[in-house]
Amino acid sequence: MYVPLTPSHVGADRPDDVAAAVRRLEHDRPRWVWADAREAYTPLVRDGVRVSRCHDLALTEGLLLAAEGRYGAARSAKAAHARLHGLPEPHENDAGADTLFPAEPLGVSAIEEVLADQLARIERLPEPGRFRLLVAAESAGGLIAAEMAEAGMPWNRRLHDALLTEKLGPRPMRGMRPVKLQALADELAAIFGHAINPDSAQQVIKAFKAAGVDLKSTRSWELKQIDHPAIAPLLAYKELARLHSFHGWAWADQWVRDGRFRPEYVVGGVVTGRWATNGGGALQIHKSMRKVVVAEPGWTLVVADAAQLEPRVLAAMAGDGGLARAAGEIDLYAALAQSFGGERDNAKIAMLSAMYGGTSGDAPKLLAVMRQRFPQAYQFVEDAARAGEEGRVVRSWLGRTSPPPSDRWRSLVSGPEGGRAARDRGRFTRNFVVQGTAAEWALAMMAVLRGLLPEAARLVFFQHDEVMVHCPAEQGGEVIAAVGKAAEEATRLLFGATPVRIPMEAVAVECYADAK
DNA sequence: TAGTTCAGCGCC
DNA sequence: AAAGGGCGCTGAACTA
Repeated sequence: MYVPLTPSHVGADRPDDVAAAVRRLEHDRPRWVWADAREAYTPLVRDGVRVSRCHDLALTEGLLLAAEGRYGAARSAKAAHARLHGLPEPHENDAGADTLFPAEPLGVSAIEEVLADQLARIERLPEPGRFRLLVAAESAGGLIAAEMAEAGMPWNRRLHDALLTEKLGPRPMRGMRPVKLQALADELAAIFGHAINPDSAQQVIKAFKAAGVDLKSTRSWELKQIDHPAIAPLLAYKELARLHSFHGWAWADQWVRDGRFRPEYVVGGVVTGRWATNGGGALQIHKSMRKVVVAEPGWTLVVADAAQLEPRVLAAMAGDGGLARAAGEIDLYAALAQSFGGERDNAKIAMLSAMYGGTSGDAPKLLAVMRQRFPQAYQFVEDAARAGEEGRVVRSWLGRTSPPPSDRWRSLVSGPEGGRAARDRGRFTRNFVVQGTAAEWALAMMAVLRGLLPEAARLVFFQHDEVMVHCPAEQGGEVIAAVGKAAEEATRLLFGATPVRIPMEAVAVECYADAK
């Protein structure tokens, strides 16, 4: 049962009454329909309302447009509505226009029209059943992102400050270098005989040149090849500078409030379906920061990640019997080792090279083994690569469609460097089918998990194939069991009966750093 | 001066 | 140990 969520439709006279009305109607577990979760659901979440499922018109429109080969069109529900009526599409992200003429939210009838259109368009796709699952999972992602933004990941600012102070020295005045960074800069100045800005690649390269060392870049792996007294302090500087600018005091001032890190997640923000963030850098938090993520007293953090998700997904998608049997084991690479001369590492290189298009080192030799031993899995990614090289689009398992080639690519590919451009796109589409399906599995898993969690437990973090739940300590075991069930159910939802297992490794810890 | 691109590096 | 693809974010460098 689809129910548009607008104040008038739920019988609320004032915006404040919406929460109560939704809470009451949620008893029948409708599928709420809204234009955009951030607009419609975030205020409800703030009022403590949770709904079990929804259909997100904007997220669905994005999936549909891509599947229909209309990649560039605007994805908002409002744009979809305008297209239905042959009207010019409103400009998205046009904040100025909204300031002059405050945007009118879509009414019930408009929501119903766009919904009906979307449901009809889904039926016209090659695999409507799978796509419906994709739409449900993506929409659930919208719910989860809104709820995680509200809950936030525990972030102990006192420990964070202590960590920064230990590594950088006390918090400096705005715009100043922390003392330990300055000391390293001074050390470099003494070695080179003049001050340089170690953040400037140009100045660093020039200084080394004067000292008789030719550098192509200041990448740390290149610096590490060189024997020179300035290398060690420069590498130390680069590492600390990144800590300071990326995860420093200013970052915490902006993103941590009330002991919670609240980044802004963007569901489906990556073309493959992975999430992105819009500020906060939640998906690039340095591992050393995990020690400041600590459960509330009496609470615990359940940290779970899907081990070897991508090769397992490939095994299931390709229907490769041999690979699927190996993917029924806890350590997939170990199970493959005997096919690769008894070397687990070789099995891993072969799988990664197949999924990502690797060609260096032993990859060609190991790929030849893979082609012979696991022909269906090999062919599956080869087909995806070929499609990309030929300028076609590819689809994930549930039907997320890759972007079409750009005009720039089309002209490039017929030029002198065309082979290179074709191969690059082939690597992208090769990876798209695997990464995209892995992202779908993760969404489905989270959607199921969300429904299994005890009342007080909160999803607080998600990073591609890893989730974190903050819950009362005594519920840790229950949440770990829920994670296991969610993983099994997600695998069944996507792939039905398959020997492939996608286990989640879950632990209950007081501190994130203790999870691995 | 303000906006855009680049180099570099973190995460998966 | 790393290879590969996907990102976001920073300060520097460049452009208008």
